[in-house]
Amino acid sequence: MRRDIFQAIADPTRRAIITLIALQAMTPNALAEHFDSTRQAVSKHLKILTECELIKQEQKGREIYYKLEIDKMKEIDIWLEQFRKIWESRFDQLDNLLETLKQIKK
Amino acid sequence: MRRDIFQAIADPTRRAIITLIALQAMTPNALAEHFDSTRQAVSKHLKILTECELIKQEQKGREIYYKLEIDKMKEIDIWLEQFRKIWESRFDQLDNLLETLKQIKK
DNA sequence: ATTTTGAGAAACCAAATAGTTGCACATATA
DNA sequence: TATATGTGCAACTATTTGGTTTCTCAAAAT
Repeated sequence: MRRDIFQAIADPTRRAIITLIALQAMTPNALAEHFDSTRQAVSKHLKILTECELIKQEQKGREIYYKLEIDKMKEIDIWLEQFRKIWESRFDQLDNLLETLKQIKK
Repeated sequence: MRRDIFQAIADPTRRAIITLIALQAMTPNALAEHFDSTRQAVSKHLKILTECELIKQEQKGREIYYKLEIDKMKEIDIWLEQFRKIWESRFDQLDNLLETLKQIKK
């Protein structure tokens, strides 16, 4: 079973969960209130997110608070880095072009 | 059928395709040589990537070159923005802490 | 002590996914 | 013209996914 961060964020419900708990740790029941599906379905998503270490549990009595492991999100950023280089260089090229046009106008 | 950029990059083969054509436009046959699966399987991935406008076709005779639409990749960056804010503020906090410790030492 | 509440696990199901093979069609090449 | 090549599409298959319902268990509340 593939279980990486890219597969984890592929599902819109899981992305919403991530956004919600980024603001504050939440219990499965509290999370489920934000969605149409059952608490068990949310629990499954939480399991997947836990398996790729995007979130961590924090037991408080019989409640379990899930919190985001923000550092794990950086992995996406790292993968994006190679493309950011490309679009930034394109931007530089555009910048140079504009600069050249300005020179010509003078 | 869900068809967004997050679902597109969930598959490791598709991520590899994206990385390959980021460097230079390629034909399905040329791409398929980099993978274990058939040309048709690669073609299916290209279809999915095309459907969410991550790549564009360029017909050259009977060959079709696929090239990356780098701007579309920025959508991931935009989504990441909200979390980048968090990890950067955490970094600032750590920075402040280190600064405070330095002051105490003096 | 009994009942309610919060949560995970198992069994099941429909739909989506990623792959295959076989086919059709257009464009080069002999 | 006949053949080879590059490609997309359709049909089929096994596996994965996302959801459900039911069950169990532990902690809180009555």
